[in-house]
Amino acid sequence: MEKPQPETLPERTDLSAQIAQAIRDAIVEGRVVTGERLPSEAELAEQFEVSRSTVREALKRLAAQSLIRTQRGAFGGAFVNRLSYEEAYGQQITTSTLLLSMNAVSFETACEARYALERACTPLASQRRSADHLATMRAEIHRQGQPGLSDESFCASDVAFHRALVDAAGNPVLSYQLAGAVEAMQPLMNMITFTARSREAILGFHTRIADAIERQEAPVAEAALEELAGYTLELGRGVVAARAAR
Amino acid sequence: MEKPQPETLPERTDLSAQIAQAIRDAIVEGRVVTGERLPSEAELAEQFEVSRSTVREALKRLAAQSLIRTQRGAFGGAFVNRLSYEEAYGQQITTSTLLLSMNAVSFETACEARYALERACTPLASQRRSADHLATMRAEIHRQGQPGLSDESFCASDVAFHRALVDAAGNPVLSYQLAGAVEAMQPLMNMITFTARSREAILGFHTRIADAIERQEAPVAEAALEELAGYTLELGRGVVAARAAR
DNA sequence: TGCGCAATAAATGTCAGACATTTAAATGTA
DNA sequence: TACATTTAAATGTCTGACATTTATTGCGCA
Repeated sequence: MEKPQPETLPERTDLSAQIAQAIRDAIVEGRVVTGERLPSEAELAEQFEVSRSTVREALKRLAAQSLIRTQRGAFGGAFVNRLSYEEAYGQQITTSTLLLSMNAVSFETACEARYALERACTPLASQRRSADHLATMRAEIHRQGQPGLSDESFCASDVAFHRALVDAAGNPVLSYQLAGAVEAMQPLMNMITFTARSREAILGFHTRIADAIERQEAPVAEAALEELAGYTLELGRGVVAARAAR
Repeated sequence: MEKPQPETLPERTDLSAQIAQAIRDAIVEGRVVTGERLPSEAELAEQFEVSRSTVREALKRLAAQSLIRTQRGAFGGAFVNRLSYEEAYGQQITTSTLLLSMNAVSFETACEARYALERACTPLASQRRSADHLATMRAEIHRQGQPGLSDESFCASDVAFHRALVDAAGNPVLSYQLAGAVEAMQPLMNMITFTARSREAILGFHTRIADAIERQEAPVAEAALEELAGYTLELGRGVVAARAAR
């Protein structure tokens, strides 16, 4: 992993990129505090000795990373953003989705990663699960049993179920990390159009997981998750094989 | 690429943000393919019926997310970037670092998340560890035993050890997810200035983990990791308590 | 006095046009 | 053919103007 050299300014890049980096450093190193206002665009332009347009482009770059938020009007300006979990989720999902869609990650690799990560929170989830999370899981299971449910809805419900499982661990950092993994994989999972038979099987796994979590039996939940992973992998391989043969 | 939708415009946001979103959607949904060139700034300005500056601000937002890369000169332009793992790591680390530094995440929460995630890859690591990964782990262990090693170097070596453990799982998606978690937590971990005594203990845990991975005994590795998590947590609590009492 | 409302000022958002710079392709020449 | 030159197309930057938003200020009026 190469990093930009601290000295000998990277003259290769745009001015706007350099300015963005300078402000980013100031934020990360705490030289400007969360909630504080940056100098106005005109002032920044003067400080960096560039035009206002260049400063604006730099600020837009920072805004794209949710580092700052801007407000119009008198006493408006660019404020250092307190990165919310919501925003972090969004970034994580965008990055993960792109990575998966652009790098030809195999279904096996993605699936393996997803279930490995998910398995990491079952012990915590078993320990801390609230009535709320259990209710969500039960509701999604019920939903998934409804006949006539579209494939899209089934997949969305699947995501919601696993999301509840992750959230049950009660650790926002874990939830944040896993949001990307689980949500980004939805398109890949949608590849597998679930037949009535496989829906039934998946429902069974979900029920076993929910039961185990409710009874706080982490190893049982992990085992069920492991089996679900294997089953999903098998389904995926079948789809890939069928496509190759076609 | 298609024209802006006339209906359901999120009129609350900037034009540049709207245009960035429109192009982002086109990329994510595959309407423009990786490596392909976007229309020139002038053409985009015409298509979206805005000025070139506005288009440029939109493009800078996308560039900040590594979605596009621009090239000057004739037949230059904005090209849809193939997001590399390196870039994704970088984004992940930036986001995670900011999230941790700005949201007053407790040491307990961060530590718990980190070790839970890491535990997720021990089974795979035990199964697939290569001689290369084992050598790296051994080398870092040896390094950590050197007397006179600075705290910073010890922490860096700690990160490298755990990184090798994660990479040993042989799943790039897992590596990507965990890079953020592990690296972003380095500042928090640095909080704990390791005494000679605790270094020795940590070295012991690392050796146990490496041994277990080498012998492909995943449960042993998990147990050691679990203990290391508990020990780190204890150290962290001690530091926090000492600070509070001061 | 106190309340509502308009004027004001400061900031971002947008536009238009110009020029500088870079770069690959086309062109011309020995 | 090989090499140098020109050219065109694109991004990068600057300037100045105007539009829009919004907190504050100050004024008029009951």
